[in-house]
This record gives sequence, structure tokens and C-alpha cells, in this order.
Amino acid sequence: MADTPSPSGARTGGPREERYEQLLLAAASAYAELGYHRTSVKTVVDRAGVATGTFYLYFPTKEASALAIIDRLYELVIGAVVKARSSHATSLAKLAASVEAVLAAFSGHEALAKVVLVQAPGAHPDFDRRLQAIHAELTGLVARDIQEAVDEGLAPAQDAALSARCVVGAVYEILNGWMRDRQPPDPVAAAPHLQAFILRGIGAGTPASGWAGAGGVTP
Amino acid sequence: MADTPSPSGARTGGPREERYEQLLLAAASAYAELGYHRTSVKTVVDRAGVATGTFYLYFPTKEASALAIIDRLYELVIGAVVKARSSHATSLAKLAASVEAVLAAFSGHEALAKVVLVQAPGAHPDFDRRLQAIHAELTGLVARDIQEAVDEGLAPAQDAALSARCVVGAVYEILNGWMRDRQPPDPVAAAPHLQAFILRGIGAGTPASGWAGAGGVTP
Amino acid sequence: MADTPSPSGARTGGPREERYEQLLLAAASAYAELGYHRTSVKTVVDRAGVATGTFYLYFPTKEASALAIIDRLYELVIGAVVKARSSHATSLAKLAASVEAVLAAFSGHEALAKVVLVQAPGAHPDFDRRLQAIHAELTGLVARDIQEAVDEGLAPAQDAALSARCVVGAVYEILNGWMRDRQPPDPVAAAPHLQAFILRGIGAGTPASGWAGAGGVTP
Amino acid sequence: MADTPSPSGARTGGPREERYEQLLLAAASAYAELGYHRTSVKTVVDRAGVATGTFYLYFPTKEASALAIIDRLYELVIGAVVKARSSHATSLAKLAASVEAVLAAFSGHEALAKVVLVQAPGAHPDFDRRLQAIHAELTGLVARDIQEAVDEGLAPAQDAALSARCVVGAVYEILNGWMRDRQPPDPVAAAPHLQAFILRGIGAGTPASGWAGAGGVTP
DNA sequence: TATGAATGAGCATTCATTCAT
DNA sequence: TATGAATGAATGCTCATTCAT
Repeated sequence: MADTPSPSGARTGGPREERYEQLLLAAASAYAELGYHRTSVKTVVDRAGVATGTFYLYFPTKEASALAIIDRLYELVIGAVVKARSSHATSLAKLAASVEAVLAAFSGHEALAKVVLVQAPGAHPDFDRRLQAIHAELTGLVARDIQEAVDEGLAPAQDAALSARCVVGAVYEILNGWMRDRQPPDPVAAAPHLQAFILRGIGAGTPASGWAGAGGVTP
Repeated sequence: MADTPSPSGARTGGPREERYEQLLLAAASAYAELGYHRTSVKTVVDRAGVATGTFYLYFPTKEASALAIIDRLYELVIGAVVKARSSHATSLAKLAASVEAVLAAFSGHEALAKVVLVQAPGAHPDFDRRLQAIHAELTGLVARDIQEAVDEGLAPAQDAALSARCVVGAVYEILNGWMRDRQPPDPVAAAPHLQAFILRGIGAGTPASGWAGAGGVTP
Repeated sequence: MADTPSPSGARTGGPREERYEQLLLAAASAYAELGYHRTSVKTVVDRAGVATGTFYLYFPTKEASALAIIDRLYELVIGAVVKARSSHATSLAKLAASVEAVLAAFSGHEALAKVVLVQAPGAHPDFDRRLQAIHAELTGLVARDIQEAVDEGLAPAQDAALSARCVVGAVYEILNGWMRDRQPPDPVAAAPHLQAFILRGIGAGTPASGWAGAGGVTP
Repeated sequence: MADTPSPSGARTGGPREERYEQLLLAAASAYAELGYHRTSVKTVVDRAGVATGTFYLYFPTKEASALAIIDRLYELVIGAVVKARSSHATSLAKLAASVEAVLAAFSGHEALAKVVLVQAPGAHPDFDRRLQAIHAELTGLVARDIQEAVDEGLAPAQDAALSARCVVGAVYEILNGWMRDRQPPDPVAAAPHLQAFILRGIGAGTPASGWAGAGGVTP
């Protein structure tokens, strides 16, 4: 609902930016609902209430509109994660905060999330490439936290990259379940459980390890 | 390459079955490589070395061929899981064995796996529905194991369904990484790490809990 | 009317070749009448009495259909010219025979001629390139004849290439006039006048120079 | 490059006329370079450095801009020819002077010439009609000269209209060769050769016939 | 007069599906 | 059973033209 307040930060946003948002969101909701390939540009412009040609005033191709959606969510998610992490000092707190931030960012933009997590993969080679960016960034962040925790003796020796994949997979699956059939009904509410699972998973499973209290950092 | 040699070795395979396999595998490899929508029926029949019309003697529609691929992998995976579980008595051993069986089944049929895990989601509403079957079945099995472990005092109280999602997500992500960029290079070799992560994640993190030795159950 | 009897020489021409001819001629007549850009593929297939997709069974693109028309006329014209020339021994007789052969070949395939001489130039860079081939071939042949006549003392010293352009220009303009408003009503009947003009133009203007009787070589 | 500096030097050129020239020349250069159909109005206004809407303040349609180009060249060519002819008294001198004037006028306005001779024919029915005007006027003038020469006994009896077409065709082809690949490098320098060819062609091939000295009439 | 965002009809091309052989 | 030519609806994209500012 409160989707993407102009990335440039400008509050006013000339009519140009408004139209762009309008089309981006119309495209996102259509792709989310019908799937990228089953959505025609006509469907998108009908939802946005503009003419066909207008779409191409803002996106060079249909494909570009999907890439823009991916990029938009990328910014939102990475932005939220970076912000959340900056409030915490220890590796485990950063990790726990990141998990919650990801849940909050994705679930706060469901249409975008559905496009990125469900519809885009496999729809086009370029999408997959772009998707990798978010994925790699997130997994890298998590891997670093785990490695740090290991180095600090907070977790047992392990393949940090592999564990990071497990972490990211668990988070995505929670989001997928929520998007698919509202299980869990609220991803953010499930954060504590997920954090507990993850921290135990990497072998840093007790609050004494220093991650307790990371919850609620993303207002 | 060594993709899906007739699942039940018993099949005598009349010419009809052979053609069907040929087309199913040609479709799977094409969809895996190019994506469902970017693959035309022409491409599939070219790979199978038959004429266009022949495709429709074995599948009523293109869509049906993808559903057949999903069903095929479903059988393979669930079959392997059920078989693996039958060799173990305790909940945790069953869980650990299931994880390895899933990794082995998917990674033993890469083309099918790519179609099911990467290309099918989002490509068609019917696919998503069918995909749910595998997913729900797997998650249900895992949830049951977890609940059992909790009931037996082997793991702390928790939302078993939620934890099960985490488990399944972690497994899928390992498979995704392998399919995407061979990270890890061999999913089955990564099974111990993954099992450890998962068992710790549900709070049953020590071999003393009774899951050790589950490895190698899938011959 | 008697347009393009299968280039491969095969008289029977399977249904495949027939369809191709049908489409080529439908395209030629449409392009000739409406112009290349003002003709849609729909228009062509309607004239041919086939479905849209069928067009693309025989031509990879609309552009290719126009190139095929150009090539077809190229073969017809060059073929006729080479054949006509082979019946004559002297340079001037060859030249005169070529002129008549060109008039006959173009005027015997009016739709193709209109496409090549009127509609194709400027319609697409590729067309222009291909058009050059016919043009250069014809001009080269004429230039050779003129040079030979000069060398044999049958015509005064001159820039043979420049004179050849004049010759070809005169021939094309006669054809253009005929296509535009049937002036002259019959290009072949105008051949003697044109030949006289041309031979005088290159300074070999008397029948004594040895070109008389070249007329009528193309039955 | 030095294309069409306002035809009648008298024009004071208010800002309105300047804009018009600017757009006419931008359109001409674009059509000449890219072809009429491959040039969008956007391309023209970009070259002219004005906004899209401005184009329609000076031309009712895109088509009208091409017609204006044709008309402009018509004025230039006919004007030059009439002027050149007025300096000569005899039919053959008028003819020879006309040829040179046409070469000079077209080659002095290459962009316009390319549009008129190469791009416009076939691009639109209306263009063809308008093109006829220049064509008929020129051919008529030449035919009259030839008829006069015949009547004066300077040339043998002939179909003056047909000969006139040959003359015009030869001139156009020289211009086409120059525009296509700078063969000849300078049409005006080729005028003597062309004049000789033409006068010989109509059977008035000796300077004694009274056409010598017609060269250089267009200052 | 000048702008340029918006329009929407029009078009080339693709491809799942059919069916006569 | 097998073939592959034929179909025609569907779609992404362009661009001449309009009009509110």
C-alpha cells in the first residue's frame, strides 16, 4: 500500500514521476497476479488507465518494466537491511535484524515481492541475472555475519556460505508460504521463530549468544 | 545427462512408452534450458526427433507436458523419500533421511528439477497448483517429524509447521544454488552440513538426539 | 501472366512450389499496386487466399518477400539478356539485342517490374543494395559492348561507363513511362526507336555499323 | 551541405519562413538519408531542434512535408531550366542548355534530389502524382525542342515524345549514379558528354547542327 | 507560437493447435 | 500411429497526430 515513495527522495514528484509510479505499480500488480507472460502490455495500461503508447514513454520494452520492478524491490530490501544492520553492533544481532528487515521489506510490498520471488524467476534470462544480484548480496551479508560469529567463537566452525544459503532459503520460504496461502499470516510476526531457528541452525542458538533483542529494530 | 531412466525399472516399455519418455525428457530439457514460455512445441519435437503432430498424440496440450514433468518428479521425490524414511525408526532419523533423499532425488534429475523448481513456478496457474502438492506433502512430512520430536522431548516446543517451512526452504535453496552455479558442487555431499543445520535449527542439534547415522540411506 | 515458371526448371512443381509462387505473385501484385510500406502482410495473404501464418512458412520476413521478388526479376532479366546476346556476334548487335531483351523481360512481368523499378528503391536499404546488382550487371554489359565498339572503330572514343549509364537510363525511362501511363503502349514495339536512339547516341548511328537486324531476337 | 538557400533571394525571411526552411531542410535531409517511411516525425524535429508539435504548425501532415520538398525542387529545377533556355535561341541549344541546367539544379540540392528521385517514388500515391508534374514538364520541354529540330531539318523524323523520354531517362540516370556512388563524380562536368550523347541520339549529332556553345549557360 | 506528453490504431510476427494425408 | 503444412488469434511495439499548457 505504502509502496515506493519516490526513490530520489523528492516528496513532490512531478507528474512525470507519478505516471512512472502508476505504471510500475500497475505492471507489478498485473505481473504478480497473472504472471509476466500471461500479462499483456494492454492489461497493464488498462489497469493504469492510460493508453498503450504511454507505457513505452516510460519503459523501452515490456521486459524493462519487469527489470524496473526487480530493481525497485532490490533497492527497498537492501536499503532496509542496511538500515537495520546499522542499528546493531554484533554479528548475530546484525544477522537477526537483517532477517526481520527482509521479512518486513518484502511483505510490505507484496506485489513487487510476488513478481520478484515467484513470477520473474525463469520468465526471462535477464530477470534471472538481475535476481542474482539481490540474492548474492543478501547471501553474502549473511555469510559474513556467520563467519564473524564463528571467528568470535559464538558459533561452531562451519561452511559459512552453505549455512548462509540455508538461512536465505528459510527466509524465502516463509515469504513464499505467506504469499501463497497466508501461512504464516504475518511474516514479521513470525520473525522471532525464524530468528530462533536460524541462530540455532548456525549453532548460536542461545540468547546468551548475544542476539536477543534484535527484533523490532525496523519500525 | 543421465536423466530419468524410466522410474520403475519394471516397465517393459512398449514403443508407446518409449516415445512418451522421449518426448517428456525432450520437453524437460528444453523447458529447463530455455524456460517454459520461451520453448515452443516445435523446439521440443525437434529435440525429440519427431513431427509436430506427434507431440499431440502424447500430450493433449503443451501445458499438459509440463504438468506431466511436475508429476514425474513428484513421484520420484516422494518415492525416494518414503523409501528412505522406511529404513529409519525415529522421527529425527526419518527427518534427516528425508533431507538427503530429497537432495538425491532432485539432483539425480536435474532437468526435471530445473523445470519444477525454477521454470514452472509462475509460468501457469495450474503449475503452481500442482507444485503445491509436492510442497505440501514434503512440508507435511517434515512437520510431522518435528512435532514427533517435540512430543518425544527431543526438541523444544515450537510451531512445527513454521519450522518445517524453514527446513524445506533451506533444502530448496541448496538445490537452487547447485542448479544456478554449482554452489555447492554436489548437493548430496552437502547433506551432512544441511542436516546439522536443520536439526540444530529445530533445537535437536546434538547427535545424541538420535539422528546420527541417517546418512547414506538412499543407495 | 506467364510469370516465373519454376526457376528450378521442374515442370511439375510440388504443391510447395505452387504455394510459393502464389504468395510471391500475390506479394508482387500488392506491392506493385499499393507500394511496399502501404501493403500489410494481411493484404498479401488475403490476395493469396491463405492465412497469415502461411506467409511466414515461405518467407522469414515481409522484407524477404520483397527481396525474393527482386531476385526473381533479376534472374528473369539477366537470363533473357544473356540468352539474347548469345544469338549475336558483334558488339553492337549484342547491345541492340540486350536492349530489346530487357524491354521484353520487364514488360513481360509488369508486377515484378513495378516492384523493382518503382516501389523497391528507397523502401529499404537492403532493397537498394540488391537492386544495385541488377543495375550494375546491366550497365557493365552495356559498357563492355560500347568499349568494344569503340575499340573496333565502330564508335568514337568516349567514356564507355558514362555512355552505358545513359543507355540504361533511357531504357528504364521507357519502361517507367509504360508502367506509369502506357506511354509507349508497348515497350517492345518501341525497341527499334530506342535502339536507334542509343546507337546514334554512342556514335554508331548507321545500320551500316552492323547492328541492323538485331531486333526480334527474343521471340 | 549548401542545400537550398531560400530560392528567391528576395525573401526577407521573417522568423516564420526561417522555421519553415529549417524544417523543410531537416525533413529533406532525413528522408534522403533514411527514406521517407523509415524517418519518423520525431527524427525530423530532432534534427531541426524543435518540438514535435511545431512540425504541425508548418505542415498539416508528414506527407505534406514531402510534397513541399517535391514542390520546392520542382520550382528550383523548372526555374533553372527556363532561365537557361531563355539565353538561347535555337531548339538544340535550348535542349543542350536544359540538360545542363537540370544537372546543375539537382546536383546543387542533393538532399532534395535524393528525396525526389529516390525516396519519393512509390512511397505514396500522392507523391507519384506530384512527381509526374516535374517529369511531364521536363519531358514536354525536351519533346518540343526535338520536334522543332525535326521541323527545322536539324534532326531526322522521329517520335519526339519517345526520344524525349530517352533524353530525360539518360539525365536521371546520370544523377542517380552520382547520388548512389559518385559515378560520375560531378554531374555538371559530365554535361558535355551527356549532351553529345543526347544530340547524337536524336540524330543531331554534329556541332554543325548548331548546339555547340550551349555549355556554361547556367552561371 | 511553441511544447512534448498522451493517444490508439495499425502492423509484423509467433506459436499452440488441427487435420488431411 | 505419424506427419508437417496450414491456421488465425494474440501480442509487443511504432508513430502520425492532437491538445492542454
